[in-house]
Amino acid sequence: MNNIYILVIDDEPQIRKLLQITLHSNDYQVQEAATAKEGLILAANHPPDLILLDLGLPDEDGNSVLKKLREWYTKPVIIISVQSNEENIVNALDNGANDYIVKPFRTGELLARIRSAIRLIISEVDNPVFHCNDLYIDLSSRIVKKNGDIVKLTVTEYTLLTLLVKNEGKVLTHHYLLNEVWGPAYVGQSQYLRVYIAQLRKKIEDDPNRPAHLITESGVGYRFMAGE
Amino acid sequence: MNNIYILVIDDEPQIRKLLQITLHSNDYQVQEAATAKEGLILAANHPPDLILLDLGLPDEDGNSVLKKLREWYTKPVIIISVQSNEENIVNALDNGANDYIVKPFRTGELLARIRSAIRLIISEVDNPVFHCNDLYIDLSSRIVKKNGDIVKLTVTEYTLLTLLVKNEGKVLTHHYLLNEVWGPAYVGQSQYLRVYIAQLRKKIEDDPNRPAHLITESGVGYRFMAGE
DNA sequence: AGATGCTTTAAACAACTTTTAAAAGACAAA
DNA sequence: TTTGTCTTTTAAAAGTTGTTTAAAGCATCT
Repeated sequence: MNNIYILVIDDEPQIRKLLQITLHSNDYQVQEAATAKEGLILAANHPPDLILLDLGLPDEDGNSVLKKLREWYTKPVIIISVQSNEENIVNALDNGANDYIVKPFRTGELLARIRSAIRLIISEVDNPVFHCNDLYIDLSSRIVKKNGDIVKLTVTEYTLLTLLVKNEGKVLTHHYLLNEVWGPAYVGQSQYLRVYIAQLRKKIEDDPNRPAHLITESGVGYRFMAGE
Repeated sequence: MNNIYILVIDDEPQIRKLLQITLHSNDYQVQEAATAKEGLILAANHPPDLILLDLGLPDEDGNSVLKKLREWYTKPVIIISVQSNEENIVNALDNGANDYIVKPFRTGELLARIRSAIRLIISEVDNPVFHCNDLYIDLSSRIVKKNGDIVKLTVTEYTLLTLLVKNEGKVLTHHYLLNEVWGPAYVGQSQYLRVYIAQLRKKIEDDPNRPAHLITESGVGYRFMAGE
């Protein structure tokens, strides 16, 4: 599950069913709306990462829905419509649609166009920030803070720490860590790990002698714990 | 003239002519390339705001051209191709294309899709003024003040500073900065960066020896910090 | 041509990071 | 308790990257 949430606004139950199944099996979270009204409410309540909008809704013109969405909604909107005439396509795109797909559509192409649209906002979608009591790690800005103060880490220290944090709670073996951080040629050199774990503890642990986050699993590897 | 520059890479002279006339009459600046090689060189020399790329070039596979472009080029690429089978479309989109239009295309739709793609890069320029304790930067009128006094910056210095300021807090890698400021041919030349960072520090830091804004991330790049 | 301002190149030095080695601590098994 | 294994910590050497300065190279304007 990649945590990307797509809202489908379409009045045809078969299309909704098809999209629901297709999108869900591609690890998107999906919500459905059968009318413009319902769609606008759902979008406002829990803004999706992408909207698939049918232009032929029973209660309101699709371009009008699009304009209302664009008053506040900035993420991608892909139009799905039976209308294939140029005027409709140009109108929808100029009203703020990111793409326009004609029904019946090929699901592979639809999925590819969704991926393409999502690439645009990917930095906002997975804003990978880790937070616990005393530690704050922003993976996209490359910032590590301890009790509010920025901690300076070298490239190796940062790589090692983020690997452990991304697998919070799991034990990562010496073998795995050495391979990921230093490369396959170093998988016997556990002393590198020990030196760097010691350095990290000095920088991010309140009491480096009794580490709360960077836990040793003797004979196996290390584990990152968020703490209570 | 809206100053938006589009590069057309297509081997068919009639298509190039058609695009040239259509785009030019819609106030875009246009440059043409008939081969992949020529296109890649033109793109690198003067990065366009958008690229229209034909997949059926005589000297190189279109997807290969696309991949090479995407190693450094971040603005929209729209594919124009006679191939309408799903596999081609999915491949191109997954290789980083923003849109895929099948030949023969309707010019009105093409223009609308170009406008839609360009909206993506226009919206990035919406934060025209940056302000903190001692620094004032007006990105739209190109004015930088330090403690109220206007600082004179050269074009390169200004480009570098604004890039960093627009991404305040984030680490920008050497690779990224060199590519954006000097172009893809310079991505190994870190000494340029060092010289220019030193110059900027002399101009905007209170104490250039202990920089408060332009922070070095050793082995990675530089970061602009607003300060408290 | 000369003056001016900006960019590029080169080089010396400084700062920082990684590697290596070694001493000492912790812990479990005999 | 002793022994051996694994771990922690420190610190110096080796290596890498960053800073700064200044001069050479370019382009532009007068």
